[in-house]
Amino acid sequence: MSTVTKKQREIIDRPRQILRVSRDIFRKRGYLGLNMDRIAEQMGIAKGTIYQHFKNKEEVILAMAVETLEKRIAMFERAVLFQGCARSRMAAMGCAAELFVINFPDHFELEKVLSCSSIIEKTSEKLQTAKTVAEMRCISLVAGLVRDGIASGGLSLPNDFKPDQVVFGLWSISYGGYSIMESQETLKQMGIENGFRLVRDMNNKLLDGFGWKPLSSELDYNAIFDEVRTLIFSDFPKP
Amino acid sequence: MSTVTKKQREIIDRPRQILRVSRDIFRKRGYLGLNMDRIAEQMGIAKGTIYQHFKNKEEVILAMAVETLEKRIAMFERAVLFQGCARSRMAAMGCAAELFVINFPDHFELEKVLSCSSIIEKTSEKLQTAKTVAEMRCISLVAGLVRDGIASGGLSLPNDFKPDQVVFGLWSISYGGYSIMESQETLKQMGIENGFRLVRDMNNKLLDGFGWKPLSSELDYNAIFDEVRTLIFSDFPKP
Amino acid sequence: MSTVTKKQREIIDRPRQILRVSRDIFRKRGYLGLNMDRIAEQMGIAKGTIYQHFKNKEEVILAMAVETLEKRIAMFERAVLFQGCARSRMAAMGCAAELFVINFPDHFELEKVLSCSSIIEKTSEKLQTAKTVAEMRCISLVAGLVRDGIASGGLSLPNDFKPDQVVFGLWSISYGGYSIMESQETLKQMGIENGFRLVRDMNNKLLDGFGWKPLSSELDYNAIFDEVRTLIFSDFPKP
Amino acid sequence: MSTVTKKQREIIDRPRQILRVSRDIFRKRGYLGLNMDRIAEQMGIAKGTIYQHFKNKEEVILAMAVETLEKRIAMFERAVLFQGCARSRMAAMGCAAELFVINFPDHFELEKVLSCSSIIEKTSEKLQTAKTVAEMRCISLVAGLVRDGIASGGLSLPNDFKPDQVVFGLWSISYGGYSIMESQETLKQMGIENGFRLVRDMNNKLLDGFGWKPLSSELDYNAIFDEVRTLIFSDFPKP
DNA sequence: GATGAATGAGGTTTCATTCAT
DNA sequence: TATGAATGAAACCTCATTCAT
Repeated sequence: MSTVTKKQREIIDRPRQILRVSRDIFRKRGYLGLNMDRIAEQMGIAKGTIYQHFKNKEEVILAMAVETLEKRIAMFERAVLFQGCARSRMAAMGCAAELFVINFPDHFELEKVLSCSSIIEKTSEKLQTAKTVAEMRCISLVAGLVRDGIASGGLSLPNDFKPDQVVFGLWSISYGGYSIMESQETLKQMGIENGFRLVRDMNNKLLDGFGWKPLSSELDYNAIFDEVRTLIFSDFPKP
Repeated sequence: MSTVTKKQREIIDRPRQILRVSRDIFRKRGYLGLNMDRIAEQMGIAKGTIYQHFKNKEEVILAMAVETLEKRIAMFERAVLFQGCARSRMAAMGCAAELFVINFPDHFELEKVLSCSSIIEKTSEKLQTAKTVAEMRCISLVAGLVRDGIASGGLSLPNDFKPDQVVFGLWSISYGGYSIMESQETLKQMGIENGFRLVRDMNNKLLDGFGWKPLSSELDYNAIFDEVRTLIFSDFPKP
Repeated sequence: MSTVTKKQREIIDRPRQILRVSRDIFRKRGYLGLNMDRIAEQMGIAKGTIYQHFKNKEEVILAMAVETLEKRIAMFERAVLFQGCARSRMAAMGCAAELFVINFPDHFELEKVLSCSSIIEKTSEKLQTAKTVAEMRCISLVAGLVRDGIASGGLSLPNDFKPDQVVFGLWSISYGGYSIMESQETLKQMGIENGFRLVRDMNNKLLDGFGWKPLSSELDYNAIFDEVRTLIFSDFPKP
Repeated sequence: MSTVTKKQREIIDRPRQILRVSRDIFRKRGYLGLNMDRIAEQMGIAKGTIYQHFKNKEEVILAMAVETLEKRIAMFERAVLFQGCARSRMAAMGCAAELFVINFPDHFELEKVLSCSSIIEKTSEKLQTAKTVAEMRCISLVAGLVRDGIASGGLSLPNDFKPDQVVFGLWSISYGGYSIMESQETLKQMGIENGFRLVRDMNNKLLDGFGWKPLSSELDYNAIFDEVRTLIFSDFPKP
C-alpha cells in the first residue's frame, strides 16, 4: 500500500526532518534560541525521539554543518566542470561559493558556533571526521584548479608559495568577507553596498597579485560569473 | 591615609577589574564558561556588585570588546606614524594588526559571540555606539593610508574602486585568515605552518594585485615588519 | 529585633532543614523517591536554593549519613562513660548501637545506597572524609573498650587476634543482624520475634567465645542494657 | 537440521541469556548502569523482546537474585554431605558460603537493591515466593546442622535459644562481614587484611561461645576449610 | 554601595514501556 | 514472536537576576 510506503519514508527521513526544522529555528533565533524543546514542539514529536537520532544537541548542530558542507561539495563539483581556462574555472568556483553563501546563509553561523571547543567536544568523533572530510574535499577541488593553472602555464607561483596557500588566501577573503558582511555594521555603513561583488573583486585582485593570466584587466570575470550562474546553476534562484 | 586611597582606587577601578577577570575566564573557558558566579568568585566580591557596574551579562561582553578595540586603535595610531612610503606604512599597519591578534586572542572570539543578535540586542545603545565608533576609527586609519597611497602616486585605483573597498579586502584576509587559523583544523593540516606569515603574504599579494608600488617583489615587506616591531612595538613580547 | 534574629536563624539552618526534609522523604519513599523537586516542594522553596547548599543530590544523601553518624558518635561517647567493668561498658555500647538503629532507622538504608560507587563518586572529597572520620571515631571508641578489657584482665586475646578484629566481629553481627531484620522476610518468619534482643545475645555469645570475663552466663548483660537505657539514655523513647 | 535446533535452543534459553547479560552489566556498572537498552544491545536483540520474557525491569533483577540463590542452594547441598562431626560440617557450610560470595559477588549488591521496597513491589508474587523458598531452603540446611549438633551431643543450647537463632547469628556475621568488606573503607583500613579469614574466625568464635564441641581451640577448622575446598569444591577456581 | 541567599524559568538528558508493523 | 521508533514523564542541573538586609 502507498500508505505504508509513505510512513516508512517518513521514518527513514526523521534525521533529515529534524535537521530541517533545526535549521529553520537556528536561522530565526540563533544558537541560543535552538533547543530540544523547540525542535520537538515544532515537529510535533516527543523530545525523546530526537535523542534516538542524535546523541545530543551538539550533534544536531554539527550534523547541520555537515549537511550544508555536502551541498557545497556538490556545488563545487558542478562548478569545476565549467568549460574554460583554469582561472575562469576558478571564477566559476567563486560563483559556486557565492551562491552557497546566499542559499545557505546559516552555514557561517554554524561554523562560528562550532569553533567553540566546548561544543565540538561533546560530539562523536565519527561526525567530526565527516566534517573534516567534507572540508578537505572542498579545499582539494579548489587546490586542483590552482594546480591546473600552473600546469596550463597561466600561473607561475614564486618558489616559496604552494597551491594550498593560494587556496588559503581565497578562502580567507571569502570567509572573512562574508563574515564581515553578516555581522559588522561598521563596514556595511562605509559605502559598501554589494558585498558579494566586492568579495569577487578581491579574489580577482589577489589572483592578479599572483600574476595569474588572464588578469582581471584582460578578461571580464564578472561576465563569467553570470555565465556560470546561467549555465550551471540555473536551478538556484536569482538574487 | 594611603590605605583609604588604595581602597578607593580599587572601587573606582571596579569596572575595569571586572573586565579583566571576565576576559581571563573567557579566554580559558569560552563564552559558555563565563558566568556571573565565576566572575564574582574570582574577584572576591558579591555577585550583586557586578550589577552595579554592568546592566547585564551581555554588557560585560560588549564592554570587553570595546576595551580591546581601544587597544587596537592605540596600536594602529602608533603604526601609522611609521616613517616610510604609504605602502610601507600599510605594512606597519599589518604588523600592528598581527600583534593585536597575538596579544588579544580573545577579541576574535568576542566578535563571534557578539555576532549573535540575541546577545547584542540586550545591550545599551550607548555601548553599541561606542563599539561602532571604535571600529570606524580603526577603519579610517587604514583607509587614510590607502588615500595616502593614491595621493603619493604609488597606487592608482580603477574607477569603480574606492579606498574603503581596499580596506574591506585587507580586513577580510586578516579576519578570515586569523579565524581559519584559530578554528579550522582542515586548512591547518594542509601544509600551512606559519599562518601569520601567510596572512601578511596574502595582504601583500592583494595590494600587488592593485598595482600598489613598490610591489612586494620590489621591496621586502617582511623586513619592514621586523623593523616596525623593533622600532614601534618593542614593548610587546616577541613571539 | 527578634524578627531579624528569627529570620537569620532560619537562613543559617537551611542546610539542616534540607536534610530534615530529605530524611523524611527518604524514610517514606526510599532512594528512588527522593528527588530535588520533592524536597523543594515539601520545603516550599525553589529547587535552585537547594543547589546553593548542596552541590548535587548525592551530597544530600552523604550529608544525611554524616549527620546521623554524628548522632551515633554522641551516643557512643555517652555509653562509654557507663560505670562498670570493661565488658559491661561494652554492653552499654551495644545498648547505644541498638538505640541508634531504633531511633535512626534510615541510616542503614543510607549506608546501603552509599555503597553504590556510582553515588559516592559524585560527592566532594571533603564530605567523604567527614564520613570516614566519623566512622573512625565510632570504631575507635569500641576498640578502646576491647583494649580496656585486655588491660583489666577480663579478656585475653589469642596471639593472632587484634582488638580491631573483635570490633569487626561485633560490627558484623550488628550490621548484618539489623540489615536482615529490616529486609529479609525469610528470617523474620522463622520464629524470630525480637531481633534486637537476638543481636545482643549474639554479640554476647561472640564475646563469650573469646572468653571475655565475666561471661554472659555469669552476669546478666540484658539487665545491664536496661540499666544503661535508664541511666544514660533516658531521653530516648522506650520501645 | 541442527541449525534449527540451535536457533530453537537459543530462543528457549532467552530468559537465561537475558539474566546472564544483565548480571554482567550489573557487575560492571551497578544498578543505575543496568537498563533495558544496554541489555538489548549487548544481546543483539530488540528491547521489546525482553518484555516477552520479563514483565518489567524489576523482575529481571529479582530473577537474577533467585538464580544465584539456586546456585547457593546447590553449593550448600554439596557442603552438607561433608563427612565429619556436625561442627565440621558447619565449617564446610561456611566454606560454601565463602566460595559463593567469591564467585557470585553481585549477589550481595542484588540483595541491597531488592531491599528497596519500591523495587520489590513491582514484581510478581510468584517470583517473590520463589526467592523466599530459595532462602528458606538455605536456612533450613544450616539449621539442620545445628540440630545435628544438638542430637550428636556436641552442642547444648540454653533453654531460651532455638537452632534458628544460631543460624541468625552465623548469617549476621557473614552478611554483615561481607557487606563491610565490600563497602566500608574505614574498617578495611584498620589492619584487616584477610576479611574472609576473619569472617570464618568470627563464626567459629560465636560457635565457641555456644560451647559447640569440638571448640576451635581443639580442632583446626581452617584446615577443614581447605579440605572441603579440595574434596568438594575443586571445580571452583582457587583464590 | 555591597551582599549573597533565593528565585524560577530554562535547559539537557534518561529510560521504562508501548505498539504498529 | 520480534522489532525498534516513539513516547513522555521524570529527573538533574544552571544561572542571570532580584531584593531584603
